[in-house]
Amino acid sequence: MPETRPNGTDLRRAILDESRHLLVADGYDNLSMRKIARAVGCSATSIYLHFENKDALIHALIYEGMERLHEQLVAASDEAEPVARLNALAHAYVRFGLENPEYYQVMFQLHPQRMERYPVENYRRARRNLEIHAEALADGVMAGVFKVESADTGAHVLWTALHGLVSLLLAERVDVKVADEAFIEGAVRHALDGFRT
Amino acid sequence: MPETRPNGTDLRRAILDESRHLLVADGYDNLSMRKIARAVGCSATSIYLHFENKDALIHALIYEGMERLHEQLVAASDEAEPVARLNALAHAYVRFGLENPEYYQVMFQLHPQRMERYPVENYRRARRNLEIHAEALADGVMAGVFKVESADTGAHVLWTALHGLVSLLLAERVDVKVADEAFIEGAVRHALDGFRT
Amino acid sequence: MPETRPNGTDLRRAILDESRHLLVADGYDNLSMRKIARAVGCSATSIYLHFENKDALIHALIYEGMERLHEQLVAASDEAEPVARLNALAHAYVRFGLENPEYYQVMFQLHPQRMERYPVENYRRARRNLEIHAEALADGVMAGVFKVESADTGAHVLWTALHGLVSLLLAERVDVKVADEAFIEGAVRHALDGFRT
Amino acid sequence: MPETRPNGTDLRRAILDESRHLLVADGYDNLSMRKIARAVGCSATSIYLHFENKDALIHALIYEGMERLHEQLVAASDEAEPVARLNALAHAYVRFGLENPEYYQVMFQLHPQRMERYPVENYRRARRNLEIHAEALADGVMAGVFKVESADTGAHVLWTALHGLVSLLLAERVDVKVADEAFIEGAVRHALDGFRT
DNA sequence: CATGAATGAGCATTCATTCAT
DNA sequence: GATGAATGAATGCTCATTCAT
Repeated sequence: MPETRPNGTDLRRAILDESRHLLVADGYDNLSMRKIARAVGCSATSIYLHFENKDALIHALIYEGMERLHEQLVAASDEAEPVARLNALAHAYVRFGLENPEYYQVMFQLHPQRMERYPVENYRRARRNLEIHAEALADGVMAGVFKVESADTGAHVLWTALHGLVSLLLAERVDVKVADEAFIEGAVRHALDGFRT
Repeated sequence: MPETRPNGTDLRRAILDESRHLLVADGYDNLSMRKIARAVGCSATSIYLHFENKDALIHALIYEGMERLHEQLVAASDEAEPVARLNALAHAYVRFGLENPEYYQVMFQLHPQRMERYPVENYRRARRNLEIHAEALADGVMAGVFKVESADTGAHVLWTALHGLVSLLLAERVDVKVADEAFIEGAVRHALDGFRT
Repeated sequence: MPETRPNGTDLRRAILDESRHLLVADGYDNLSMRKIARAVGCSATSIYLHFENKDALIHALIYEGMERLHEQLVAASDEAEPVARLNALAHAYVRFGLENPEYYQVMFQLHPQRMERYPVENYRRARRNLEIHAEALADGVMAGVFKVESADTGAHVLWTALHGLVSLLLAERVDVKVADEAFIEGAVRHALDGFRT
Repeated sequence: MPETRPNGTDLRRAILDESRHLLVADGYDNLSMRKIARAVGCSATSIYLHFENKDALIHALIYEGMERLHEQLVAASDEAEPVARLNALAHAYVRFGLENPEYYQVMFQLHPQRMERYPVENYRRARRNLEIHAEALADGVMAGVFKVESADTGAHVLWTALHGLVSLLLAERVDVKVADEAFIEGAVRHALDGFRT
């Protein structure tokens, strides 16, 4: 019985996992219910027992992605000192994006019209990740090392910079004569410097 | 005689225009030759008289977008003073993105795998737009008002920040309790401040 | 419940049958998945549930044809005496071709470029049918009634003659003032006489 | 002016020539009006000035093929002695088929239903080629070296054998362990031996 | 004599989804 | 829970042909 899926294993779990793998391997546009089913080893119909439709599956994937990102951000924010913490957070965000390119696409690059039915819960998860940055900023303001109008706005501003960095790197649009590592380092520093007092 | 289009109107022009509109309405993945044809009021086959294939059509769109952006950047760079000039350029870039979401999407948010046949001319056009920013940075360095490792790298760093800003705004992911105008103003300033001496 | 086909009928069977009929009615080049679907009374998509693609459908047809031909050749080769046996085989081959023009076309008149993915199993089936003739020839050589360089080569030579006969008859290119039956009889005898000692 | 087609050159001629070349290069199924036009350097529409439709063009091609074959048969029949002459004719026929595979296909392997409008003149040309063989047979009968029921029927019988040989060779269906040359030699001799007294 | 523009019909194939079992 | 069979709609693209000029 370990032949296919181990008996009693959560099929929903398996579907999500395989979807993620296929996403990374083939990209969002090549993710089809049939392919997922084939990879999981169940029928396409069975997927519908666990997810209302493809959108719902994608949303679940996004949810998971947000969770993962959250975990990595939390892991990166053990530093007490606000400057070091924000720096760690920023790098963790960028690293997550570069290491999970297709995830990143689904989470942040899918277009709004597709997201009509985007579930509230996902919005919440997304905000939570922003708030981690906002907290670091706020702490820094209190400690006198950062200066921002509002922590929330500041977090968004930081996000736009980091998101732009990840997006262009993933799209292979950056062909600067500088090693990727160094470029990332520089861009992140640039994004953070603006907050320093 | 053509049904809808006035006699003698350039069909190629109409195709490009409708494609652009459909792009923002339905998203890239939902852009099909048939839908374009329907919108234009011609047969799907006719599109192939003006564009070798779908890719070529997209590339033409990108080309046009790059041209337009270029025009607006040039128009914005009449300022002599480097700081003011770079500021004007950054705002022009963001304005272009927000005012031409259709163009922006195909120009900067399409994925590299789709770009296999991406024509060299378009690469050149894209670089040209970066170089305008690089020049302003270089001028600023000479004038002692900017400090960057390299003008080219600096231009890329700036681009990532601006691109992130445009992308998230277009995706309606920024729900900060701040007027868009003010938010944009703040984010651009943030992006530029990092270069100041 | 299916409209036309009786409930429980094998759709795969129906597809193969209709394909065969359409083949002789419209020719190979005009055989399309849609036409087959229309003839069968199912959707084009359904065909893909039973055959991976058009090629696979054609190969299945060829496989069946080879099987049928084999059966008829076996049935015709019960004669012990080699001359009579080879004569029976030749006539069986010709009869098969004339009675199953649809099969014959795909089996022997398709072009090699189309056969790129020709499955090995079909090659085997084709050879098996040649070997039946080769055996009769070999037996005749042993019995001293036939004379051939090699049984295999002889079988191929015989095949070319019979294939030419069937092909031209099916193409209605033979307009000799002789009854078909008599013409066939003569042509087959002519093909066999060359082997006699 | 020798740039494109030399001024004053028969466009009809050029179309036929290019069609023939494309036929040989790409095969019948890939022969399209547009491709011919591109190869000739004229518009697709222009072809219709010289040929009613694609069928008519094909028929003209067949006509030319029959002429060519005729020329080669005539050239091969200068031998006075009937046996040698028929042998030369048979080899000339086979050679023509093998050297002009796509021509051969169009001339002899196109299916009858496509030939509904097959022009009478082409039938005549086809018959003329058969008659050359019939004459050799008749001469041989008079000379006492051949024995046939009727020269016409005999020519057809010979044709079926030769056509089968060419067809299977072109389809690469003959994988006998014998050099092609030798196989052909053997098959032709086999086809002719049946007529010897 | 020649053409550019245009078209409707057709192609193989893939997709998300449904439904009876 | 799970499935096999089925489907309508859609995709990019090619074709032979027509028509106004």
